[in-house]
Amino acid sequence: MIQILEHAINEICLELFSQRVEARLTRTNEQFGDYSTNIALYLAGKINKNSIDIANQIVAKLENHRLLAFKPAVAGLGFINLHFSDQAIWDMTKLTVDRNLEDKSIIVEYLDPNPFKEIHIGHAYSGTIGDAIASLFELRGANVHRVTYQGDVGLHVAKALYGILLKTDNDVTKLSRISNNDKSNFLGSAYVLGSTAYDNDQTANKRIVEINIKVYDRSDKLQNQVYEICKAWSLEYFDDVYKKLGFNLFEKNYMESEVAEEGKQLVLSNIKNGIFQESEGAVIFDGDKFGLHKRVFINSKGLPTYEAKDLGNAAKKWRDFHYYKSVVITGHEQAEYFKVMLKALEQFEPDQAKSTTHIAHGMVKLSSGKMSSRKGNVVKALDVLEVVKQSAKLSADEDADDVKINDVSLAAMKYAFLKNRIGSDVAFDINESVAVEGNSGPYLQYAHARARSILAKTGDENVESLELQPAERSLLRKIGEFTEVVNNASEQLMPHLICTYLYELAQVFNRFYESNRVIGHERQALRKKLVHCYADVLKKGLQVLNIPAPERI
RNA sequence: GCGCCCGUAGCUCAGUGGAUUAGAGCGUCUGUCUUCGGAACAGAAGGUCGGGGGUUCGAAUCCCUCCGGGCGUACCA
Repeated sequence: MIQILEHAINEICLELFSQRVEARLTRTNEQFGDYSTNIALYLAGKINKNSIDIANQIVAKLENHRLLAFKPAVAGLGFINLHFSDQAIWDMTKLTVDRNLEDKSIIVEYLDPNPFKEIHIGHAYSGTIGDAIASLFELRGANVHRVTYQGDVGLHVAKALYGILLKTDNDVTKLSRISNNDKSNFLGSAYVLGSTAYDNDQTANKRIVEINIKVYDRSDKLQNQVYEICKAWSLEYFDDVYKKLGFNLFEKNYMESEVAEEGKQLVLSNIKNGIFQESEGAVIFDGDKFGLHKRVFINSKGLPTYEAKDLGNAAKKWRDFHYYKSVVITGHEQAEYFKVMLKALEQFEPDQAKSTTHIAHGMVKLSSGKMSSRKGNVVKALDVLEVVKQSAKLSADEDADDVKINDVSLAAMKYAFLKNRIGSDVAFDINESVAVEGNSGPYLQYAHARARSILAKTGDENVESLELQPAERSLLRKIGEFTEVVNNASEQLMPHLICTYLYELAQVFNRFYESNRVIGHERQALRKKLVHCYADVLKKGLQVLNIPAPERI
């Protein structure tokens, strides 16, 4: 509908002023109309004429367009405002999201935990936005593959193994005495032990480097046993965390150990042609040539670094999915690294590199009470969820069961992550996030449940006239924005746009509801239809964000 | 030093070329209501949009410069 009108305006501009333009109709303040365009102001500069005259000429041509019940109007310096008919406003609620990615294969990689280490609050953040971005692609018809990439080889593993071997006195059987609940804590503390020793103790440092070599070549039987047992613990623990956080399942878990060798070979085979160079015993990519940094791809011990492994990972993903687009979501500390890696990839696999997008997000900063992050203190995702749950219990009804508490807690946490634009750091304040008022996940859940309960009071009814009163029209106008918002959010990969919209929508509804009776009013049938549209949009919106939207709370 | 990101109300953030008056939540203050689930609604106070310069009919938004913060800057991921 909007595109038709934009096209019509473009045609008019071509006819009247011989100017090829791309007019954009944007939502405007309700006092001015439904949509507006600044095309006349733009043209005024181009053809040196008065913008109001231009606007008037365009409007004269546009006036009889079949979609408009009211006259388009010229306002201010030459804005053209369009007022739609009630029918057009109703029609807008039936629009569907552009499925312009129909059947396209899109691979989304996020969360990327490291076996032998904990899943901390930053992983929960990455997981939440990754899951939402994947859902946005799905809504547009894409064939989405959610994957995660796990660092099961490398120095951090060696550090953890050093700690484990020390804690168990090199006795594998001692591992079997550790209870299920203690496993992740045990691994976490072993890693801290190894990591500290690596930095402060030269003997330990040498030993860890040796362990790392054996992680790759698997030449040590005892070490292999410990590795397999503890890696399996880690993977079980990860699955448990994903489930508790309500994430969609990963279709595939890529392992660094599976791609390390291929990555290394890719680098080695591209030395002769000059893409990679040997330098000080290592193999590097000279990013300086492209305004980036030099980075080591194979270290002087002959082991592939994260860089080389990621090249192998890219190759494997390409083979597995022949993706149309590959999206990788990580913290922004890897932004520069990613540019170098992609530039290197572009030298020998330009198609892969060009269809890969890196999204960099900020860090999570906890800012209240006991959970505030201290230096070197890893804040575990499940611990945060637990605190949120305790807090949610306090503000819930006495009869609220665990399922409801869980739904509310997940909504609180995920919404707090999603409502900000991706990129800068996120201040996560537990008290604020679990607050039942204001711009929060629970507020939206409540708004949804409340609307459903209104609808449940009476049966279905036929609506005789769709003519709208002003307050009804305002509400329906807002409901009709949904599709547009989702299109924008998915094109720009910005889930926060949906959060902002849903919150505004709920506010508009609450204002309407405060002064307009639904049940028992003479316009009950029509108003119930409005409530129904509203509740459906809230539900769809929350679903895209992977936030539960229960019928009752 | 160089590169990337950021700086908007006391706090946390939207707004990234357009609308007389820059928006929202929290917090503070004042109201509404014998509730269609009040987790609501109405209102007030609170801003040199980090500073300065430029481009434009129009700048929080684009460009330059300075200040402040974060991240990165070869064998971690």
